[in-house]
Amino acid sequence: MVTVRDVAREAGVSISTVSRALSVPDKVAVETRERVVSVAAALGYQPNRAAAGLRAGRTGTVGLLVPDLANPYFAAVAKGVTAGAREHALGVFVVDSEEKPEVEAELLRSLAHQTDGVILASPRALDADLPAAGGKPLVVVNQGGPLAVGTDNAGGVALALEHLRSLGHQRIAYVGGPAASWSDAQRRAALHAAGGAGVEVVMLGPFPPTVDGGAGAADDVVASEATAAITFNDVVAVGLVRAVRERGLRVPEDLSVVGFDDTFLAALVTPALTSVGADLREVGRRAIGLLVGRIGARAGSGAATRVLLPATLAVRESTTTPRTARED
Amino acid sequence: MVTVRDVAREAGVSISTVSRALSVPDKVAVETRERVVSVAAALGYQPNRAAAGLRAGRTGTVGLLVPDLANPYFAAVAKGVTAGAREHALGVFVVDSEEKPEVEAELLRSLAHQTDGVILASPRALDADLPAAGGKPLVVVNQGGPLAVGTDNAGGVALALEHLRSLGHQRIAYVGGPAASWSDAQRRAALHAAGGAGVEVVMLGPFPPTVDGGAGAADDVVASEATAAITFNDVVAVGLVRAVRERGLRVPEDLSVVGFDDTFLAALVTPALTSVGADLREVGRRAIGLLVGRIGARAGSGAATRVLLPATLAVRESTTTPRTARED
DNA sequence: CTGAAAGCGCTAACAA
DNA sequence: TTGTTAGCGCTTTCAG
Repeated sequence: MVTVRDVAREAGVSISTVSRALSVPDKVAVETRERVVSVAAALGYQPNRAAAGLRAGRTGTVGLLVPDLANPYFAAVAKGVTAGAREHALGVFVVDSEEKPEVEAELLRSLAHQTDGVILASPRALDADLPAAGGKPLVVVNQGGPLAVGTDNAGGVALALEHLRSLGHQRIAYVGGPAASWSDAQRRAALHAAGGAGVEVVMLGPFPPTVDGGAGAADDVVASEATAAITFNDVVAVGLVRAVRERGLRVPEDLSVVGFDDTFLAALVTPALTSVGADLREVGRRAIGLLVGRIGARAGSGAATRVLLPATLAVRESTTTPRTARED
Repeated sequence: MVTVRDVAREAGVSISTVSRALSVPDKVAVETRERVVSVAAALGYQPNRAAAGLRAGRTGTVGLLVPDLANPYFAAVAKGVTAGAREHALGVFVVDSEEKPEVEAELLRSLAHQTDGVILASPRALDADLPAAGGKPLVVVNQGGPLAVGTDNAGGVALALEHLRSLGHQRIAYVGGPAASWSDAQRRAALHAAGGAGVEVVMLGPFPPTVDGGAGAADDVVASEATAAITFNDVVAVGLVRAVRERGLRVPEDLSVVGFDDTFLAALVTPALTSVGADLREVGRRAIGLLVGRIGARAGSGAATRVLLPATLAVRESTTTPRTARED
């Protein structure tokens, strides 16, 4: 292993000069710096992050805690986080809580200890988590917190409603997700607020955020006499479409469906789903940005910072004019 | 921050006893050990991995390098890796090479330096990678190497062929993936070897591993007069199904389609895809197992070890008896 | 079985 | 501008 001592000897300087030349270039004479840098490169020197962190009090790594890495939603966020971290020369420790709230705080505790800060995506037990961070900066994705990144759920709901309204829909069902979901609560609130303004919104659920959950909502949706449904996510939409078709109805002719999240799934199914989404990688990148901004700042300093990313609407095949509005 | 010194003082022992009590329990008197352990717990002591690694020469972390974390295939493998690492009390540094071969070796170099070993999933430039690992244990997923974990592509091909043959198909097209793909090469070899034994196999491609790639293969598939197609992966299968239907053919009645990878996508599309798969999380878990086995062993020691996980076949709606074999 | 002491590789005062 | 030195928190000889 090549260490600062090797580089120092070869370059004819002291180890501190090597350290400075590599991490605080301004404090070293140009000539010296260039020599050190080239020697370091020639020897293939790679600084040891653990040692640097030990001394400097910063580890040069951040933690990322997700409920399920195999979920495309979190996978996309994770990709944004790793990309953002790379730009800041940070390492990323990734941990998966397997959707278990009781595991979450424990993992967070050990993660916080080994890193300069943690990004907590869609926490399942935020109250227990906050103290577990042990004073380290904590950026929360998709939920409230002093440092938070989220997508504009209210804006997304507005986009979906406006799209459906412009097609002529007047009675719209919302197929809600798990009761504990923060996003779901935000969307319900936005839908509630929008109700009456030209559309009636029928709230259904909660339903599990799965294909079966969507299928299980079909009877309620049909009974609601809505001409369009907005679902908690794309997977639920797929289940709803499937079950509704089994009842002899057509999508979108008899029922328009709008999904949420705009995962790649939305474009692949038949009919392709109109879906509300957001740039998930940007969510990850912004989370890193927030974290980097707070790392190094005095602990507890700084005001709460919340980043809200705009929602998008991808219009595909699953929405159209309601039958009642057509001339037939 | 609680350190060994705090625990030592509180427990009335020296710091070395604390260290031993926690990491080499056998070398400490039961009574002493219990006292130390309970004090450590009471104080909320968490060992500093960086410091431990610095001294011991092991970091307690492994690296995971994937081409694309947002790809469900790698997300599943990554989930298995993090789960396996947790069982061994290892941290996981995750890095995404964004499918860029030239970035891969560079990332691997820095990753290898900060970890006890690296798992390299589906390398895009393995030859450049091997030296970059710098002597650290390197487990390769889905490609050859001294330490390798993969799925049984030949077995998967055999399962698909046997399934189609039993349905009565005699002429089968393979919609191949990228020329650089190792899995694709293995499958082609297996198909080639199987050709003539009761079935004719028509090799097509290479095609990009995307929906458009699958759609672009439709004409070739139709022209091949095959009654069934096996595709490089599920996404390609979706594209193929879509394009074939646009040409007025039905799936599976006019063309049976078998996908590869058995991602969750396969069960969600219409028709649900029959697909060859494997337990991807197990791939990740086995990779960790291999790595742990090699870490601590003398560098370069030990024979090459390759783990081959069995392929599975999930039969769904996209395959059926060919028209030519039916009484019509 | 336990303690004292020597560093792992690096950075950050403090001197020069 | 550069060098010397003192550790960061921990593990691991080496004594006792």
